[in-house]
Amino acid sequence: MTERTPRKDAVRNRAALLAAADALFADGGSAETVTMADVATAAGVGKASLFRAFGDRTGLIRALYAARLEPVRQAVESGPPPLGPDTPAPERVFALLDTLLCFKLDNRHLVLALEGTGDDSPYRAEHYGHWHALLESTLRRIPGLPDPAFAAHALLAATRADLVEHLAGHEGVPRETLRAHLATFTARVLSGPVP
Amino acid sequence: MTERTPRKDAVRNRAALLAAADALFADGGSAETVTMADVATAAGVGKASLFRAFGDRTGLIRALYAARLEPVRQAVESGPPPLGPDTPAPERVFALLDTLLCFKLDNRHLVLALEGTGDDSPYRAEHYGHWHALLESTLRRIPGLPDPAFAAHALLAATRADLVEHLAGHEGVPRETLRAHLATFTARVLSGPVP
DNA sequence: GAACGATACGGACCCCGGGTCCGCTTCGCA
DNA sequence: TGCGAAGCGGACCCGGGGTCCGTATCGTTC
Repeated sequence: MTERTPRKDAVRNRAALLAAADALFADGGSAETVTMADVATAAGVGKASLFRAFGDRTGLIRALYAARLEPVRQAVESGPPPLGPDTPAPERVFALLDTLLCFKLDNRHLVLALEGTGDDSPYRAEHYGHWHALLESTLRRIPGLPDPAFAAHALLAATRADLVEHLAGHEGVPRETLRAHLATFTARVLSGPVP
Repeated sequence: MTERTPRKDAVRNRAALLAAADALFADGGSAETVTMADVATAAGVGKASLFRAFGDRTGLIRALYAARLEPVRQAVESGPPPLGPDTPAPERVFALLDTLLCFKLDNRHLVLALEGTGDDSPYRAEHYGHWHALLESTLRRIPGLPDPAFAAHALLAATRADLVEHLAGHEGVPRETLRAHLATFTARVLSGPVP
């Protein structure tokens, strides 16, 4: 392996940077007003250390994102129903989308920052491929549902971070209302057309 | 009025800038590699003239966008069925979404540039509000369809420019396939659940 | 615990792109 | 043909992402 145990000041700095970045993204309201120099300063660290630890801005945001997403990922991969693998297809579709919606509601600033990185479309990110593959394979188990790949894209699009932000943040739609709307919409898609 | 007839070199430059920007956005493949200085140079004009004519980058892209969208807007507002106002609700929903999809397919570079402006979410743009209001009011005429406002958002999300770009550009889904998938998906949403 | 290579630090620095300023040119009206 | 004013253009500014290199720290070895 080319692995090399990092020095302990490095891991300490990395943790401080993650914490500072998290706080700044959460506080500042809208993202993109937080600069890399801000993060480094808030963590009491030089800019170079920030870039050494995370590569670039996208790397930093991805690291934050991954840390927040980790429990969700575990619950989906090996947790109990209705999120885990041992769930009937329709219930799992609802659970997946609801979980994703709640995650985005709880981490709006982060997800917005990640999707708004600008350099590449969010569809290139590996985590999108992950969610899409999972949702598509689940949809495929539902009899009579055509084009599961497209349906997965379309349903995921309904939970896009900026749409969620617009509805919850700007229009003030309450959390439970939003969840109910998404569930109702999903139900429409899952149940076939009237004969 | 505070209107003042602009000098003719001004209108000539404005046209040259629009043409140059259009060509550059179309050629360059991916957006964001086109800089404002590029546009000015390609039009044989100074940077200041570019900013004087359009205010800022977003203004330029919006001007291009509005020009391209104008015929579509007219067809929707006062054209014949199935796009115009004299269309039964379900058919019009299909026509609206299909038109929007085709528009985004034909103007991928532009719409990507507009949505990727980064400074504000695409949901703040006035044209989004326009499309949403129209689609929502049409959906409202369909009996038994709950949450027309949310459904309108979700259906519009399925035609997001970066999703379209991902499917058509990156995954190579043919145009007609994409249109068919969107229509099928829409049909699922419009028709009620099986009793 | 002293010495030394490797690893990490940090802030000065570079680059690039959006946006502005100001001396000069051109228009268009009389 | 002359003279304001509208318009021009490129040099300039600024802010933010990303890098360089001399210096400090780690941790391992004797």
